[in-house]
Amino acid sequence: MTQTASRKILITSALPYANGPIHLGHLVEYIQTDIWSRFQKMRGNECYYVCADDAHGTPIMLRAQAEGITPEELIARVSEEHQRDFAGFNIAFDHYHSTHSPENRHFASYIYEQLKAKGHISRKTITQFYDPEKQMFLPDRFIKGTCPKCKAEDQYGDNCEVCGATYSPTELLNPKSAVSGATPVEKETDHLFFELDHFGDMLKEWTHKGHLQTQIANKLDEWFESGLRGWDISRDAPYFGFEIPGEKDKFFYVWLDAPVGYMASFKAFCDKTGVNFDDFWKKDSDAELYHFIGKDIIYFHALFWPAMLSGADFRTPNAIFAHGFLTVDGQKMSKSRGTFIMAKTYLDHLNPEYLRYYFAAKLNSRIDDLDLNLEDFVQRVNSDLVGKVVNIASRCAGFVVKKFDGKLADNLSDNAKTLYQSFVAESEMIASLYEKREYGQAMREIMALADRANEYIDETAPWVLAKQEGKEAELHESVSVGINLFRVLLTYLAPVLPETAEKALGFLQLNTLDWNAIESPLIGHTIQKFQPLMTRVEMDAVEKMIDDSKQNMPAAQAQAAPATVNSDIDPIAPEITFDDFAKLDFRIAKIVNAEAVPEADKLLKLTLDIGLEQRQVFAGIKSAYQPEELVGKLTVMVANLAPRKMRFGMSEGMVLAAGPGGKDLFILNPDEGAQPGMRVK
RNA sequence: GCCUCCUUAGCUCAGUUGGUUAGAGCACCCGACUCAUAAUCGGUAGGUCCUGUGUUCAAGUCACAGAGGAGGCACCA
Repeated sequence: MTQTASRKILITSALPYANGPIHLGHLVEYIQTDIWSRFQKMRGNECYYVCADDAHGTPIMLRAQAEGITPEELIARVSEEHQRDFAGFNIAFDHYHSTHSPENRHFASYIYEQLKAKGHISRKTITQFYDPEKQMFLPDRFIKGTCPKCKAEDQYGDNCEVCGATYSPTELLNPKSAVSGATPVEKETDHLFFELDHFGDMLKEWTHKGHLQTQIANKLDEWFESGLRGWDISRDAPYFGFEIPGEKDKFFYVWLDAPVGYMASFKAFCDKTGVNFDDFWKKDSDAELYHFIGKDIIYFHALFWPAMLSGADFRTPNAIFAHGFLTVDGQKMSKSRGTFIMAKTYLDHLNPEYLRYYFAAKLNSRIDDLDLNLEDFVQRVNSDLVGKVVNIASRCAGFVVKKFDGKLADNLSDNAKTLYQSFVAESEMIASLYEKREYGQAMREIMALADRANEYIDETAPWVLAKQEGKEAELHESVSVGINLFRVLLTYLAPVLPETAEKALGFLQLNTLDWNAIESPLIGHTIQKFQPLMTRVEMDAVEKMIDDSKQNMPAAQAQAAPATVNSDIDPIAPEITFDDFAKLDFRIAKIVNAEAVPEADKLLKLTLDIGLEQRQVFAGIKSAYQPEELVGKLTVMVANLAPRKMRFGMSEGMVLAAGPGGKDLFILNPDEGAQPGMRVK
């Protein structure tokens, strides 16, 4: 695109949450961003890539509690793990920070105060239950009591499962805290809201000015239609985050200070290097600002964030680049299939360059999901990278070193020059594909060039020339052109394969693979003996990685010391007494009938025989079981659960199942001999 | 049930504002070659462009309906 004046560019990836490890799904984004960042730098632009850990919020507070450490200790440890994983994949941040930092406190507070001063923050007083023992406000679902309508006991704070009434928790009779069991007291609390609708016009205009992919702009139109409501940005103590200035015991909601982390990280970078922060963030900045994100967090980046920035008189982003989710072999990543692959597990078995290339080969500028097909992965990496590209150097270098002392030809024929120039002529086209984030297309163009290079070598047949007297000059030209074409290809691939490019520099005896350096070929230049720049991927290694992922998952990791945290295991619930336990009446149940509820996505209607009687139970396991396969099976149900009226009928109990959801749901099976109706104790 | 997106060769994907016989890479098969990490080169074969209806002189492309998949909402004791 612009190749004259150097552009100033600041880019970010979304901040990974500091309560769990990086996995391959995360890496789609970091690899996509890193490629873009490296590309911009190669083109001579002033480009900075910053990121940070997203370190606040209730889940972090609870996880730290569960591990018996402070939140600060938790996020320090996770930050180290994250950065180690990113480094392993050659993600080259200019700075990596944390949202739990002085810079972030400063900007979050500053933006808030600006918004407040301009009347964009409102305060609404809400009466909420408060747990005097735990000293915390209780969300509705953490309160239980007696239904004011039908007097059913032990009902949640927002509706009654027995009669279906809805009410506010303050209407409950005899309310109790579900956290401590204490009787909650009513207490007034102020919530702070960011009045998003003040920015309705600004946002409607902004979202249609080319800052967003069209698919996303359309999605936002739906949100506009349903109306912009105030955004609740405060959370009451206890909360791990920043206290809101001028308030007591009120904290910024984690999503308020998360995107501010982009600024904070860049500020820390500026303080370290002397780069001018305001050049990039002041209102009329001519620098470019881009956020790479996943499609799941569009709301925050395309609505709240531009509104916040604009309200606080900062510049807004040039663009939000959203990408899709990662699937493995066509399905969602799954722990039981071993396709929920952690960054570290991958690195234990495979070269990061493989994955960078594979993702690049499949990435485009849209928000489509990306599939990692493991067999395709192996074939593609081997044939493209090893068979085509690296092979060019491998098959020419031997001649150059043995026959010509490692020195390339001093001059080239017109034919050779023409061929070389035809490779260079693709430079701007490939650059514009990178610029547009059409990496897949770029990879195809580059591989087409690699094919042409191999054809050239085949046509000139250096191995034949080498055996003929008087053909030294032709031989020298053939292999010198081969090496030069290889250099061009590696230049084009350098944003994707930084480590391989680095090795190639050593081989080619060059200091730089700048984009423009290929304008003229290497003439009379000495290169080194060739050493394999990349080895083939073995399917064995991939399989071992999958096995590892299976094993590392549920049980193994829980006991493997807190050093490797599995964020997907729920913490142990608060202790209960035996009496509490004895209240639960579990029964062996025989599934005598099962049918899908057509109007519901997740529900199966089960008829359960528990000896004395039959029960109708709705279970949210449609995604994991076919009705037919359940009929006749024994399982375990909660028999004394209050019946619940659902849209599709009464549910008279609950079957027990484990797992995160989707296909990974597993109902319980009693051992052989159990009979319907037996009590489980 | 509502909304969005996806569906082109065995696999991964291209197909410009609708315009001739729908393309590529990989895999497969045949042949060539041996410099190279069993790499490379040439060639053959392989398609109901998810289905149906419609608009049009002309539909992979546009519209509508449907199927399958993904995601979101509702619901999920």
